[in-house]
Amino acid sequence: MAQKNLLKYILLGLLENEKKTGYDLKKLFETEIGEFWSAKHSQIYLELKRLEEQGYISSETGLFGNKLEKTYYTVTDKGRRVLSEWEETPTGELPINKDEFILKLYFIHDKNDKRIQEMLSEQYRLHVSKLAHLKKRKNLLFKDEISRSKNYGHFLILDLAIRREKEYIGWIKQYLH
Amino acid sequence: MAQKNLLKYILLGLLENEKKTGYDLKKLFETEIGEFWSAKHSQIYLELKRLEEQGYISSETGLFGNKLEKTYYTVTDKGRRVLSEWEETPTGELPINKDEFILKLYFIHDKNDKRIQEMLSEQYRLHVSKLAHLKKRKNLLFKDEISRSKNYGHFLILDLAIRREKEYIGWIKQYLH
DNA sequence: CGAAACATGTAAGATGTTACATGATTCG
DNA sequence: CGAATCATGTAACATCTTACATGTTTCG
Repeated sequence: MAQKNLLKYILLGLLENEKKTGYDLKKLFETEIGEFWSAKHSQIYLELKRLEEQGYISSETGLFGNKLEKTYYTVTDKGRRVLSEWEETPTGELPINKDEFILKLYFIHDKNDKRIQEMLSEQYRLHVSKLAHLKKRKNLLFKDEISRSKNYGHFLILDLAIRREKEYIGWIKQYLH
Repeated sequence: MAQKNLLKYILLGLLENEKKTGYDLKKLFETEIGEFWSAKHSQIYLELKRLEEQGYISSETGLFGNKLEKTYYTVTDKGRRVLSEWEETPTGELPINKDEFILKLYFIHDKNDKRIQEMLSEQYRLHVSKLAHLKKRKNLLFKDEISRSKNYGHFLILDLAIRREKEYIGWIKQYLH
C-alpha cells in the first residue's frame, strides 16, 4: 500500500520520549507495535535516514563494547511539530481491512460448500489464540489503574482489540457446526 | 503493502462466472468489493494484461456502438485451477489491520488529553454511518433465504462486518462522555 | 451540445518485501 | 567456541497510488 507514509509518524512517536536505535525500533515492531502495524528493519533504517535528512530527528553514535557503534535517534523540535500536527489532524475515512480469509469466503457461493466449515474452524483456532494473547498482554501491562492512566491510548486500543476478537469468535461460533 | 498479489485471485474470482471488461471490474471495486478491498483502475488493467500473458484469462473484443472497442475477459481452465488452488490453501496468519486512528490513539498517554474525546466522536460518526450503510446493503441483497444461499459467503462477511461495526460503536460509547 | 459516465491505457514515483551482506557481542 | 542475538545496511523486485492521456457514448 503505497500511501500516507504513516511509518514516519510511528517512528517520530516512538522516539518522542526516549532516544532509540534502529534496532530498538525494529524490536518494538516485533512486539508492542506489531499488534497493529508492521515494518521490516530494511524499511525502518531507510526511513530513519530520510527523517534525519529532513531534520525531523537527529542522531548520536555511542560506542558499545569495544567496536560496535550504535546510532541513537531523537526527535528534533521540527519533528515534534510535524508529529503533533499529524496527531491533531482528523483522520477521516475508515480504512479497508484487507483480510484474505474474508476474500476467500466472498467467492464461495454455495451454503453447503465444505470449505466454509474448514475455513471457519481454522479461523476459530487463530482468533481464540489471538484473544488469549491479547488478554495476557492486558493483564501484564494494565493490571492497575495507574498503569492505565500512564498509557491510556494503548490501554484503549488493547481493550478494543480484545472486544473485536471476542466478537469475531462469536460470529464464527454462530456459523460453525 | 507489497505482498501476496491477492488482486490476481480477486480478478479471477470475479471473472469466473461471467465475462467482464476492465471497467466492469473497476466498478465492482467501487461498490461491492469496495467494502473489503481496494484497487485502482490503473492497477486492474495492468493485472489483466499480466493474467492474459500468463494464460489465466483470455480476452475477446466486441464493438460497442460505432467505434468503441470493449475487451471482455474470461477465466481459462488454467486460471480456474489457480483460483481453486488458492481457495483450498489455508490462509494462516491473521492480518494486521492498519488503522490510522488506532495509531494516533496509541501515542496519546494522558487519560485526560482532550484529543481523545475529539477522536472518539469523529470515529463515532464514521462508524454509525458505516453501520447504517452495511445494514442497508444487507437488506437490499439478502432479504430472503434464497438470496442468502445463492451468495452465502458474501452474506456471511456482510453479517460479520455489521457485527464488527456494532462492537466498535459499543466500544466508543464506553469511553465517550 | 455539453456534461457525466463509459472505457482503456501509460508513466512516475512511493511504499513495502525478500534477499543479500557483514560484523559484534553475549551466553551457555 | 559456537550459536543466538544484536546491530546496520544495500539491492532487487513487487505492489500501489497519483497523475497524465485520450477518445466514446449517453442523456438531459
